[in-house]
Amino acid sequence: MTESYDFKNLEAKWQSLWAESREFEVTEDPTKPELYCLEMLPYPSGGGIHMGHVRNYSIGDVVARYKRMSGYNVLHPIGWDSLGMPAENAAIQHKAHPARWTLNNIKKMRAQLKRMGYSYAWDREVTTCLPEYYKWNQWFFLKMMERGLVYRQKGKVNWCPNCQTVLANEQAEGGHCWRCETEVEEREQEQWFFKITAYADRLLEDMSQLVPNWPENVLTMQRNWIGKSVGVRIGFPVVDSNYKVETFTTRIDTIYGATFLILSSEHPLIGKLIEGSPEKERVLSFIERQKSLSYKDRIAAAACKEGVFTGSFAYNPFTNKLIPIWVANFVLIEYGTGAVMGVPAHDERDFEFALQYGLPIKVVIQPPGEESDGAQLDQAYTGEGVLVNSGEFNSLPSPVAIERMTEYIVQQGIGQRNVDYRLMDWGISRQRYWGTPIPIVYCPKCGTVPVPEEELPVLLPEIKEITGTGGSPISQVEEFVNTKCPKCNEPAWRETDTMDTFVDSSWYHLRYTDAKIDTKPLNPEAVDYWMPVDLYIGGIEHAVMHLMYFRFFNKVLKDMGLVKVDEPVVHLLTQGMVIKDGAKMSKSKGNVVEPKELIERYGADSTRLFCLFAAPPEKDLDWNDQGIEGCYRFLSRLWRIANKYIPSIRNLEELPKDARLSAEAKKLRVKTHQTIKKVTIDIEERMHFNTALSSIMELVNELYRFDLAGEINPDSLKVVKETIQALVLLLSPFAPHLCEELWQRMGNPNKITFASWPIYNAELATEEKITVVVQINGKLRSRLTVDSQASDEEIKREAMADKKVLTYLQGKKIVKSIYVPKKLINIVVK
RNA sequence: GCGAAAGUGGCGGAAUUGGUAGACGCGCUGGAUUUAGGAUCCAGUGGGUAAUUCCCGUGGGGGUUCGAAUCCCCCCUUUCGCACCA
Repeated sequence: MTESYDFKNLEAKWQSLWAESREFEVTEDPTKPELYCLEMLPYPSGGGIHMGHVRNYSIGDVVARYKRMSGYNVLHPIGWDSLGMPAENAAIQHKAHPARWTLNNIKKMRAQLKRMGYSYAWDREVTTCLPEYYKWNQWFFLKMMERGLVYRQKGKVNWCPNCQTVLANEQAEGGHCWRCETEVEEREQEQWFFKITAYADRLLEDMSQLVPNWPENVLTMQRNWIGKSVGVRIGFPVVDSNYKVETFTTRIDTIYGATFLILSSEHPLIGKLIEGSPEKERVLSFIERQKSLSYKDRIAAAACKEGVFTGSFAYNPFTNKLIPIWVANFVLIEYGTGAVMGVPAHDERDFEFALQYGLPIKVVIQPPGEESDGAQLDQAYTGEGVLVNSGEFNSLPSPVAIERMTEYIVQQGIGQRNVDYRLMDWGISRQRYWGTPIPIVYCPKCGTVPVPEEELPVLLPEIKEITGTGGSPISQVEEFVNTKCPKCNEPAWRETDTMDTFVDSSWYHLRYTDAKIDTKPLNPEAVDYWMPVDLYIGGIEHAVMHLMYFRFFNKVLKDMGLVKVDEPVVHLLTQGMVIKDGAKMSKSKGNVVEPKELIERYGADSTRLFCLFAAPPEKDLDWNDQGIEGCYRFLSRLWRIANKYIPSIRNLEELPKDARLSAEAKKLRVKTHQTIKKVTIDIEERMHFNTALSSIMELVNELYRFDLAGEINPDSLKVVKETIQALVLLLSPFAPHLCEELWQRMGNPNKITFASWPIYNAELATEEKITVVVQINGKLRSRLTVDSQASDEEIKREAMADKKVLTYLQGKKIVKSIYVPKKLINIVVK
């Protein structure tokens, strides 16, 4: 009777041994190649770790363990992104103390991660909600301020007039307050900003360093997010006034086709334009309607283009003709100048708008080799072409016209060259409790005064009750608000906004390199040793915002001399979502799978395995409950056959490379070496763990087939040993507990953590026979089994002599044949 | 709406560079073992067909090619992001 696979005891045993030996702690060792494997740190929510975490961290752990076995000094840290709204919401909803709630969750989740057997350097844990961490957020804020990268300006917030408080977008979904259903208003409020736009060009240009190690789709999204556009600013003089409507365009070559102007509903000029106009009331009510929508809803509503005429006209500075000025919902104040010239013939949105309101459409660009006019246009032509109806610029191709017209504008002083970005500065102010206090004091005499460095941290005050109403919670704590001006020592008050939590996650990876240093935020030697991060793994949902802020911080820190690298991350892996029954797991849908239950039932190794086996990392993972059972079965299968052979193979010597073997044993040996090759490539080059695992499964199946043949002689047993050894080593990054146990039972005195990754022998991985397929007119008609050493001529000769092939060739004429060496022959016949 | 992806058997997926579609796993079917059930081991399993036969087949439609899941065009569906969720 063989011993059953008792994952519970086995996993507990190895977890405590790893903890005891501080197995995964590392020091900066200049004699070893270093590798920094980083996963996005979790938010310690009340629900504990979820499948998304398990997937993320299982992927990272495979890489960390694999690299350790490949001789790298591996930094693999974890921490807690522990400031943020959920803690505050818990406090509002069930009066949980945010600090206690958060620290409890951390405790729970730490135990869960340990129970998964992840190989973290636990001595480097970072907890962002502790003053020892957020103190340095404040320090960075001050340093950025010194560098002119911080400013205060009015910014929009969602405001609930009933709760008298600012709402997050998710609390204002559908335009109603999450607590009281009151309609949400948009309000302007003074906010702190980081000047990320000052780095727009560098963020854009340095992306070239990220190719090809960042996914192309992430780079594209970032590029589009920055949205650099090169064009001109040009003013349209308003009739009977001194005002000009400033517009920005990248397609100045289309200006002769500008038959109207469109302003955003928040454009400052509107008031003046409609003064005394019969359209005034209609415009005002349109603006009111726009105001009542949140930013997100407004964007959604802009799908249906809507607008009103202001009653005013402007001159088109090129045609000198009068064109009407409109206000419309699809022009945003945030972008460009908040006003655009409407060129319906050559812009889709303008075209749609013009059709809807019967505005003139004038063709000024002709597609190469085509003629078109407004009458027969059924859609806008947005490409480049040759100019027509454009006065002295006629017959110029677009790019030339753009340059000439730009020169003309500059000469005439009616506009300038301009580069515009879609990227906006990073608003970091939050009117919330559970965040980093912004280190600023307002003094009636001295104005806005930064808190001196020596006075950091500005501690988040204790607070009795968070109500979620009445403005920023810490503004109600008098002892906090009332202070003395650091400059003149007179009474002053503190800033009560806290920071966006994206600040915390912008530099935590640097803190991991020395999480204990308390005299400064970072230890330069440690940073230089470990940075850049070699592999960063996290959800695709962070493709733009987090990863943009993360890159921005790195660049600022580089300019401060704190980091040497241009880019923080060499290789990025974005994992897909964990889906069940076709939908994202969520409590409201009731399709949540709890990792806790899986671990209890199947163990950590099986749980890890399924997450890695079910899909490649970048794709969404569709959860199904039976899948994990298959992984559990597979581990049990390996457990049984390994234990069956271990007593008879543990003391065997290594099998020489050129040993003469039976056909069966040879087959197993070839498969073993092929598997080592395949798994190594899959991890190292493709990070496709699902196919790595499937080939490991194939090798186990092969071993069972061999076992069934019942061949027992010393050399065959040595092959079995080679196979089992390879299996245990190859699988150990995926299922570390089971493999540690088998490794030990095979008589290895040291843990598998630092065992050497197996190396395949190319000669032994080569099969003796290969299959070449024969196609007739692209259809598969026959397969040839030939010696792998056979020459191309031999293979071709054999194909032409093949019985099945001959029947297809009868009465036909061979037109040509295509030969793909050692793979395929396609004979084209007529 | 804008930006970015994905779609292959009953299911998750494989096919790495345009060259054997469906590896591996789940499920299902049959067999062995067992007092029985479970577990285990072996075999089969895209659809159609009497067939190891031929035909069809990678969301739908069109195209390029000797050859397309893979490249191009159009359409449909799903997912992610859109700046205060993290």
